[in-house]
Amino acid sequence: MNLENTQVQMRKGILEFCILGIIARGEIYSSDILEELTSAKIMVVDGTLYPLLTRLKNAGLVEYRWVESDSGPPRKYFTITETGKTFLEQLQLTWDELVSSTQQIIQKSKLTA
Amino acid sequence: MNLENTQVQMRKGILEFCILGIIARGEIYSSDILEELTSAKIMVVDGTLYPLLTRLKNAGLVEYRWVESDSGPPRKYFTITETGKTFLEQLQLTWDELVSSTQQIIQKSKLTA
DNA sequence: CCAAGTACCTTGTATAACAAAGTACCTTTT
DNA sequence: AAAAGGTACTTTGTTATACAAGGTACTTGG
Repeated sequence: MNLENTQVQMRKGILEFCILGIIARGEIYSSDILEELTSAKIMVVDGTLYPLLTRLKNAGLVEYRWVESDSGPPRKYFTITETGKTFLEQLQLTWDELVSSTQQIIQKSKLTA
Repeated sequence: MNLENTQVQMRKGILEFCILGIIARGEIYSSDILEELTSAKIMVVDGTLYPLLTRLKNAGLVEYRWVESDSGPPRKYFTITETGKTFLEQLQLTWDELVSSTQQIIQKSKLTA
């Protein structure tokens, strides 16, 4: 049990939430999703992202269409479905509760300056 | 991929953080830890808690001593170590960053009333 | 035609939580 | 003191996810 591993574990499980959230903002393809996640300091490799997107698609939470690219192979552009929106809302509730729970448990003695 | 499973996945990885946080507040034993978690709406079964406590102990983050009980078998009372305190502080930082990241990604359009 | 770059996909491994069953100890009841 | 019940702790098998690493396929440029 080292810190890095625990940090990885912490991140697990919110990826689905974050990625669904990103797609909910508008049509987007994998590389740009990766960029969004990276800029939010949530590191993911493509070998993680692609299977996750496939899962979301198979669950009917997102859809995609092929779009030709000016510089390279075609891309899968994803959009969220109505089912996906409902799902995301519930994930948001779960997440908020979880954040609230940890705040309840972890009593912060320091005030933010 | 159903909601319940995703919710379970979300909770994974923060258990260690929460449990270490609970122990950091003072000496406590398993059943009372379970109660604390339950009251914070973080459901865990004992089959999950005990191995986790063993992991924390083997990592030197917590210690325990046996304490006789008035009504039943002896209990393992846990306390946090100095190493554990340092570890917890870093987990807190990671968690805060994660919460901040999700807020950055998930744009809440609704104002809290 | 071949090299390089981009996009997507697959396989094997590690970790953690859960369900369910089990062991051991202590108290109460008979 | 033997049986029954409750509490505390433990173990085993299953499932799910992320990662590392490697692979396939398409496009462009030399």
